[in-house]
Amino acid sequence: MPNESVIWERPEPPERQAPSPLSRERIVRAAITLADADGLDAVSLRKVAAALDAGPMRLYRYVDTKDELLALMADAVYAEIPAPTGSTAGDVLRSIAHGIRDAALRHEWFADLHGGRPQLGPATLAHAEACHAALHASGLDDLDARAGAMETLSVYLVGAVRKEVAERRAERASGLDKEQWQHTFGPYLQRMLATGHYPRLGESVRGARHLTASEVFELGLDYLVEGMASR
Amino acid sequence: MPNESVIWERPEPPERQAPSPLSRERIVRAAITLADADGLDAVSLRKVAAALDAGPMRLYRYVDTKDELLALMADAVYAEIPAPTGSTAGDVLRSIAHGIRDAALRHEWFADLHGGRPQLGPATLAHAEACHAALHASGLDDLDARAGAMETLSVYLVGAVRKEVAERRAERASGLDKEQWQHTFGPYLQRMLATGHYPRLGESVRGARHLTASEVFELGLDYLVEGMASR
DNA sequence: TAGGAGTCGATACACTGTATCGACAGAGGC
DNA sequence: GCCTCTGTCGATACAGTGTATCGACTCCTA
Repeated sequence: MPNESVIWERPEPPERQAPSPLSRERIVRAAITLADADGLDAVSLRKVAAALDAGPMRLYRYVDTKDELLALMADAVYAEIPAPTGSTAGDVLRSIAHGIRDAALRHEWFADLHGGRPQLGPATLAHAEACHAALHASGLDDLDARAGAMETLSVYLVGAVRKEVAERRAERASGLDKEQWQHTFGPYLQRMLATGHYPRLGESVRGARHLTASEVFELGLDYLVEGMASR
Repeated sequence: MPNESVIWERPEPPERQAPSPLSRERIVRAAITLADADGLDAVSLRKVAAALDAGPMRLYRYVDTKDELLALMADAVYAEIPAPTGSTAGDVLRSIAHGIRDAALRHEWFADLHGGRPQLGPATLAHAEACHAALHASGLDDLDARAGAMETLSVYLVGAVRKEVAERRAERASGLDKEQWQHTFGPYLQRMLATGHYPRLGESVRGARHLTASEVFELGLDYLVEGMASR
């Protein structure tokens, strides 16, 4: 029983549909569009494929695994980052930091990928090369010092980007349900502090100037750069 | 037609089974056991419930959402961290850092949660209190300086823990498929460097002493602490 | 023109988080 | 003591996921 209908009712097969032409680049672009709009959770192979007018399995010709797609997305973010500038090593380091930060704020999902698995994509390598070159040109030519500076800065950036994005998301979420946030968590914290179990913490929350994520970003960057300089 | 079989065949209903008693603590412990063994992906409500001899929906009496369960798990990690010690502010900061690092290496999945969403659980608050108290006792009593130090350190730690765990995972993965790793990525990197497109990077990879993740951790921590001290 | 090889992607599977709602236990009125 | 009502609980079901499989189809070769 090869078919459940008679030929008169059965539609003609689609003429080997000139299929929407695919490419890794197109796929990654579609995935990034989805992620920018609705976060990394909105990136499913099915949705990406649908955005490209294709079936899910079609993507597997271009990518072996969803993780590979995510790796391509992360690499594409590195491709957006301009080469760092600056004449002193400190300026170069700050420029690197801001390049990554700006990219991550354009693509918040990047924070979820960043530092997760070691990435070796071409754009990532090119970015690393540009950083090393700029540091070299700034006079930081001891190889060990340069590597140490890059490594520690990159570690710091993983955390900084993650925290700043987390704060933005919390803010935005509380913008949507501002009422819910303010009626639940704000008072919750106040109540916890009011118990008196957290005197030093409370003192700090109430007394210290509240730092935004971007102020913390700069402050930590300053500490790091100054710490490196003091060697 | 209340039943599709006659009474003789129909099994007796289970006697309102004295159900395995549950509690948030028990649930969180089961989830942590799963996560420690097989990573965060292995934590599904079904598996946690099964480990407790219950149906999935039973957990929803104790937790509204899977995210809440993850938040409880993260808070439980903070509960394990001993209060920081040290007489100078620098020593206290290092002690805080190592406390978090050690906990994260015991529970690698913590790196995936850490810094993701702002956590306000009781153990997290208690940990923060202990940190502030220790810093206060060490003489760092300017509130703004203390808050700045805590914030920037905590940002650094998010990245440091994430990177170190990522390296461990990569190592372990390559330990299992060491052959695969060495035959794929190692040579891949060599080939990329051999193209000559990444001269400064290659110079660094070949010439600089290779730092392990834990060395990077200490180095960045030193930079940070020294940078703070130089204010 | 017939046959064989290789590609492609629809179907299917095992699994996820969680909404729904029927079945049940216990309380309260007669 | 029985019967209804009420509120709780968790099995079932749903909509979604990533991806293995394998039949159908195209295209190349003879």
